[in-house]
Amino acid sequence: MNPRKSSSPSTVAAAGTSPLAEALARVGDRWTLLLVDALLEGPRRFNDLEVAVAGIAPNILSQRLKQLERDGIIVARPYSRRPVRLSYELSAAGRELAGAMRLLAQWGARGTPPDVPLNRHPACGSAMEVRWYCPTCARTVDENEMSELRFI
Amino acid sequence: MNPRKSSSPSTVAAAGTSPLAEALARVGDRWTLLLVDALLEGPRRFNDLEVAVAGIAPNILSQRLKQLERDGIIVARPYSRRPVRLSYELSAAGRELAGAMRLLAQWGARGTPPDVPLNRHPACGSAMEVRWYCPTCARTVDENEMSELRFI
DNA sequence: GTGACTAGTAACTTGCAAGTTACTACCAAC
DNA sequence: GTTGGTAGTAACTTGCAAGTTACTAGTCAC
Repeated sequence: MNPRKSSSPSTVAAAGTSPLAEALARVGDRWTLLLVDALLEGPRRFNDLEVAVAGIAPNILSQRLKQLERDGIIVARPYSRRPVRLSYELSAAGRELAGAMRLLAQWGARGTPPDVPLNRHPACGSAMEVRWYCPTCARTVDENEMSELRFI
Repeated sequence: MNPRKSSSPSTVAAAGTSPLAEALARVGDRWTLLLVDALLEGPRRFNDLEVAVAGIAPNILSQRLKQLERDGIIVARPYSRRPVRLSYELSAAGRELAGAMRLLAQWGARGTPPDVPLNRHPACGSAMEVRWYCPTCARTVDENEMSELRFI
């Protein structure tokens, strides 16, 4: 006798709830971020993406590309008309995802054998890391400095 | 007659492929990041989480918590034995996800009314961004500086 | 005109993640 | 001893995201 009020039927974990939920609703599925990751390296054609994102089905790829375009995350530009052929690249909004993806990838690589593609500083060769940066103060900001006012 | 060699059956977009895919395999589902987000605010009990992550079913919550614990992302510590009652909190690995989630949330909030929690620099109040940082040179490194040798 | 290549689209199917609902176990208070 | 709260577990169901497979459309090369 504790029937636990059922959450509003089919409340998608999405809109309105929080910015995070919002973001996840847009790019939180199985393929989207991998796709964006592949596009980070530059414009790609359909077949390139089929290869770069190993395992994705062509209909799903097509679907995702359309959806990403609707969401303004990528732009499709024709590299040939007559047969219309599109090449896909990130929009500014898409490129803004790069930071989050870098952090996520860095987290995913954490603790694993270090032969993952570390990002090295061309000038000196050492492995780089990701830091918060304040454009106004023109300096990096470390976690403890931030944690003081986590909320509000 | 172009039967397009079928990708290896049920290749999960996961392990090995890339650090990003790795990360997504761990936390890339519908609920996990929302859960981690809720735990960012401190230890939480089962019911707290049921409320904080609106819409999650109790069995799913239970499942995710177990899985996150197996993955070392959270730790469950008893706050009462006899009835064993657990409270869940992030491990170090879990806390390392915070950065990525903040950025993701920031991205999700992009373009929407600015009353969303941007990550601000406590000292000066301006919104922060993420940059590559070279620990050896002790400075940030911008994209164009890196792009020269994007591909080896 | 036929074969090959690229870039998709579309029908049909399937598995599993998630939702729903109900139940238990343990304790405390009254 | 019954009511109620907390913390789950479990059976059963369902929808949809994704997989599979096959097809088309347009062009080029020969």
